[in-house]
Amino acid sequence: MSADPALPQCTPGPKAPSSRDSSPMPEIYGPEENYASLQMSSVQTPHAETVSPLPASMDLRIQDSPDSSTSPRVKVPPTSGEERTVRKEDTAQGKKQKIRTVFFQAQLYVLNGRFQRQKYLSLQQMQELSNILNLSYKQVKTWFQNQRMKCKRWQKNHWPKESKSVTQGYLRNTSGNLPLWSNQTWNSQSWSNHSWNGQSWGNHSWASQTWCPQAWNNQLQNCGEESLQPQIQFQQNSISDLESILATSGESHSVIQQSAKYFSTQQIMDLFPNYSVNIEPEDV
DNA sequence: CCACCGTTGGAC
DNA sequence: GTCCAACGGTGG
Repeated sequence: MSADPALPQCTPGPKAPSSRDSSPMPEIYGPEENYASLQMSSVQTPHAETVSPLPASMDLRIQDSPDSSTSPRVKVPPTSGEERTVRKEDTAQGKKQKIRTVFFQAQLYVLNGRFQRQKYLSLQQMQELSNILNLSYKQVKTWFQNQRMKCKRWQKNHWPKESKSVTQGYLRNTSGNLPLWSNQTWNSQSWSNHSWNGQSWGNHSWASQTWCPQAWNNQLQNCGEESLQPQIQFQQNSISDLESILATSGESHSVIQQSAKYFSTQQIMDLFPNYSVNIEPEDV
């Protein structure tokens, strides 16, 4: 039962980005030229420690190849799709340059949306998502990881110890995408799971839902946190919206088209399996 | 190989 | 000072 009392929305939100938004549109990414080129170099190590600035605009890569997933620590170049990539040239000491990528709001929106539905994505799903968002698999993976941690943390702070048996409220898993085997009782640290080599979703039980059931149902209220600010008002419409987002965020045409392509087709269903949205495969 | 988790370091 | 993507280490 239960829908739960007042489940908080995972949102600490001490700081709201408010009027910042992502702004501008980076005129990045080159046309297919780069695309192709980069595609070729799939996994290339940024030996660029001293390499030229290689504008972030240069890398438009679609990380659909398992390479990234297969590769251990793929020093994947920042890839594209981000608002800005900061490349700090580090000395040739062998120190890695830390690159901080700021995702587009649109990207965050999609990521958050997905996260709300699924805490864990399969390798393939991640790849698909990364494709659409024009991020690397690694980035998507990292984002999800960070998000999980964030939520977990938030939850820890806001949830007493009752979580001992939070069997979670249920979202609406109408589709079979969400692991319904959630029988595990979350024990404060039971999230563990392992080996799901792209297929064994086994334990990700709570993967589909956990703390912010209701809030999530609400749509993308803000479990994911900030990214789902009120700025983006379109709650749920059709693909057009998604498209818009991406466009607004400053995605390149190719990307938009790509996204549109994906979103407009069944892919969207694939990507947003349980989206309560009325997605009609016709709007394009 | 993966996820988890603490840390780092850049952006705000 | 905070936020957060990305790193690095650890354990399975």
